[in-house]
Parts: sequence; C-alpha cells; structure tokens
Amino acid sequence: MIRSRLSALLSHGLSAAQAAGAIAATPPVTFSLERREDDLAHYSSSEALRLARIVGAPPRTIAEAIVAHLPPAPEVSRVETAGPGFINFWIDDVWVLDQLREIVHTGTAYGGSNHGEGASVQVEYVSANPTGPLTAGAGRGGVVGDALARLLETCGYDVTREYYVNDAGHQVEILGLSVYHHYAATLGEEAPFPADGYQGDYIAEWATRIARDDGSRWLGNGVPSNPRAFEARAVEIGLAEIRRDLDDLGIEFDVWFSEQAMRDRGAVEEVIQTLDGRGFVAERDGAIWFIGGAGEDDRENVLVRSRGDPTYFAVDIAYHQDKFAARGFERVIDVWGADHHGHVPRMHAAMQALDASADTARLEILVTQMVGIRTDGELGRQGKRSGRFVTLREVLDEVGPAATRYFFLSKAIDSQMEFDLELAKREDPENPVYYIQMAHARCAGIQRTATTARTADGAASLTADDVALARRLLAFPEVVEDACLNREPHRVAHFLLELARVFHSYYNKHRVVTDDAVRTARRLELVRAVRQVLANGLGLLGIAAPERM
RNA sequence: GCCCCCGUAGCUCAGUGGACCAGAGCGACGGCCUUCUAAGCCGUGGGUCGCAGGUUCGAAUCCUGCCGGGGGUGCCA
Repeated sequence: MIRSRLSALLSHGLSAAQAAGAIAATPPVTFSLERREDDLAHYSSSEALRLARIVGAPPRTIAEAIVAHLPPAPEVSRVETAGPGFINFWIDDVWVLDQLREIVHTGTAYGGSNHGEGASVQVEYVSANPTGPLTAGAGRGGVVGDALARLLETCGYDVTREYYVNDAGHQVEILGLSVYHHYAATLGEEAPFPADGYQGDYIAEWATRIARDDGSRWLGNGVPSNPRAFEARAVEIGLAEIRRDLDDLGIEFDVWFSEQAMRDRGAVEEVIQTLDGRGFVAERDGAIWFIGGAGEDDRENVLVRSRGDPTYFAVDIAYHQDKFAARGFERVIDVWGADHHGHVPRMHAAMQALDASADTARLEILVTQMVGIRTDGELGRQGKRSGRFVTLREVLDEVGPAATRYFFLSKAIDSQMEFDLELAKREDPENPVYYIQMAHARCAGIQRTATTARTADGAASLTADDVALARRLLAFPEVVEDACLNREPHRVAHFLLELARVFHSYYNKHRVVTDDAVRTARRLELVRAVRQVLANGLGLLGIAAPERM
C-alpha cells in the first residue's frame, strides 16, 4: 500500500531529523496521507502543520527538516515541501508499472488485507418481521449489511451473517389473526379482523394459499384451532417470500436466528434475572423496568409488561446477550433502519449493564436512513400495517439487482435518500453501474482480441495516461481499508466509478492491441490489472462483472 | 417539548479541518462511430456549500443559535 509506505518513510524522516537535533522530540507521530492525483502531488501529508503546535516551530521548517532526512525509497520519484508546510510526494512511474504484475498475480485477493487478524464479527441485518414482503427500505439495509460483511471478510475478519427472525410476540399474533380473518372467509366462515391488523393485499393471498394447501384444519371458533401453529404457518410463508427477494438481490445469511426458539430456551427470563442480580431492575405499577443508571440512556424502560409478557426490548437484550456471552463474538455490528434509532442508546445501556467491563465498541449499531419512495411525483408514507409501501420486489422488477444494489451502495448510509420509481425506470440504461460494468466488459473484449500471448519484457514507451491509470489501481487497497474501517461501502462504489471514467477515457485515446509487440504486452498487463480491480470492487458490492454487455 | 439524521449545481448525491476540495452522475447544449463494444469519448453552461455568528494560520467540513425537511420519543416492534 503506497499510503502506508509513505507514512513509514515520514516517520523515519522525523526520527532522523530529531536525532540530528533539527526538530524537538515528540511523542510518536502517525503520518496520515491524502491521495490527491492532481498537479500538486500524487500523495500529500499535512502532518507538519499539526506538528507545528507541538514542536513550537514553523510548519514549513518542520516539513523541510523531515524531507531532508527521508531515507531513499524506490517508489518515490520526487518529494518536496509546499505551501504552508505540506509534504508532497510523486510516485515513480517505473515502480508503479512494476506493481501491475503483482496485482495480476494476487488476483481476486487484491485489495484485501489481514487487518482483522481473524477476529470474529457478526453482522446482523435486514431482520425484518416476517409479517409481509420486504420494503424497499429493508433492501437498503440488506445490501449495506451484505457489502459490509464482504468488506470485513476481505479485510481478514471471520464474519457471520445473521438474520434475526421475529417469529414470536405481539405482531405475530396480529399477523395470525389478520390472515385467519381471510382464511375463514374463504371457507365460508366468519372471523373478526383484529384492530391494528395487517391491511396489505398479500394477507388475503397467504390465506388463500393456506386454505388451498391445508384445507379446513385450522378452522376454530372465531380464532384458529391452534393459534401458535397457524401463526407459524403464516410466518413460514412470509419468510419464504423474504428469502426469495434476498436471493434475487444476492444476499445470503449464515444464520437465521429464531426469536421463538430463544424464548423457548428461557433466555429472556435468564437475562432479566442477570440484570436483576446486578441491580438494574425495578418493579413498579405491576411491570418490571430496566433502570439503566448512568448510561447513555437515562430513561427507564419496561422489560416485562404488567400482563406478564416481555417487551421487544427485553427480548432484544436477551438476543444480544446470546451474541456476546453464549456465542462469543468479539464484535457485533447491527444494521438497523432509521425507525429504530431511538432504541440505540438503551441497547448500549443494557449491554453495559450486563458487562460493565465490556468495551462498548464491541457492539456497533449502524443506522441506515429512510428511503423515501416517490411514486407519481409524491412521497408516499410507508407502513407495513397500513399495507401502503413500495416493496423491494417492485424495485427489483423495475431496475434489476445490479442497479438496485448500486443505487443503495453509492450513498452514505446516513443520508436520507429518495428513490423515484418512475425516474429509476427511465434512467435504467443510464445507471452508473452499467458504466462500471461496461469498463469491465471492455477489458474482457480487449483480451479476446489479443489472442496470441506476448512477452512483457523489454522497454516500451508508455504514456503518462498508462501510468496514471496504473497508479489509480494501486489506491484500491487503500479505498477498501477505509471503506471497511469506516463502515462506508459507498467509498468503493465511488472509487469504481472514478476508475471506470479514467479507463473509458484511456480506452478512447489509446489502442492496446497494435503492431508494437512490446507495448501491446505491457498494455495487456495493464488491462488485466484494471479488469481485476473492477471485478474485485464489483465483487465487494455484490454486483456482477460481465464479460460482455 | 426533548433526542437523532439531513440541508452542496435543475434532479439524485460525493466531499466533513487543509493549499485548483467547490465535485460526480443524470438532465440541458455542441461535437465524435471503416480500427480492441458509441451501454463510450471530447467540450460548454450551471452552485453566496440553508442563514447568522464563533473557534482556527486555514471552515462546505468543528462549535452555538436560527430556519427548513425527515425520523424517534408506547407496558408497539
């Protein structure tokens, strides 16, 4: 990685300058570098400006002293100080082109690292209630969680992908009664539709399906003959539809975690008892409350209702206790929708109560912002109970998996985004994702043209455009690392768009396959490397890299 | 009321302490197909970075207030 090489160089330079007495001693400094790729520099560090305050010397003087003591390095062709005290680097052309072989050789692993050192991480995402089809918003959480999991794996973490299935509790009861209402009707019986019941058309469809497959065996007196089993039947159908949507989006899970199964194990009672033992529980008004104390959330929240059943909060505490205590994940990342963000502080407070010594950073909760869906020019209110929402399926059918994934992954997760279905339909062929895929297909096309193998030996006259393209490829591992550490997959999407732009431009300006055997060989190596980086990057986003378009 | 997120080009969004960092895509306008895919390339136009203060050598980026949009604030999940 160029960035870390330069950082190390600067550290050496600083030490040497300090040993020579040119700069006052300081605590160890980590030099950050910014990739610029413009007329000013390839890479630049502003660390001397920050050092000025610590050292008590003008930044320019510090920068010059560091530069004067830099050890020689083959990758650096030029280094100079500029402006108020920037240290600017230019990367050596020959060195850059030499790295292409390494990229091609590393292949699909290029861009990865062992940063995670095998640490176990659980990423939990989607986890939508199986009470209806996935909404478009759930799709956002899905692709974000999926891309994060891919990034973490590439960076050397041991990743477990998990979907928490809310197959128990109040909303499942409501679901059961909602479906039963239609089920009974199909069989000529009458059953009340519950207050707050699910209104979507799909409820009737599910009921019809159950009546067709199971006959009248669920008919009871106004309620299902076996409510729990009937609910499970409805959940089964809901989950199957969810799985199909996720499948089409290329999202997979290692674990489908059942809330019901966890409850049946007595995990909820157990965790409440543990909290009680630590003095975080109080009883009032016939209910049992969590008193978080001096945590992030000083509000008190109900764990067990006065009618005796646990709240969603209590169950979720038990679930997270299971992640850490029972299954021993070193780190857990939850991807939640914006409508749950108020739940974040009390979840952290509860985790702290369970294990005060635990590093709170072990639980990261990422909140993806709302996806507003614009239909007929109007921002619609989304709600599963009301049955008024745009489904992920609709979006998938309109724009396809690649464009859907790219759309969600090209924006920072904390930006509220607007999805205009009509616009998405119209702009379909113009979607940037095809631009990136096209770049990959063009690489493949060039390789098809170059049928005979040529040797890459010998000096060839390559242009500054060749080198600039190659240098960009070397930034890929840096982008991957940043995207992973900051939990920002959209950085990869933007890098790919930029790379595709540079490549398309290059493609129009320069021919790869020509009579010049040596140059052709070198450019083919460049193209192979470009193709590899595009493929690896698209892979991280879960988007196909087609050979032809 | 209180809490969280957002406010950057006509639209959708990057950039969140650095010096051409005021950007990309789409849309608009004008060019380019006998050579590796025109799903492409080249060029033009377009923004007081919501507003007002403050901190800093330096602010779209940090702080405060205000305005606007969204979400949360339940013994729902």
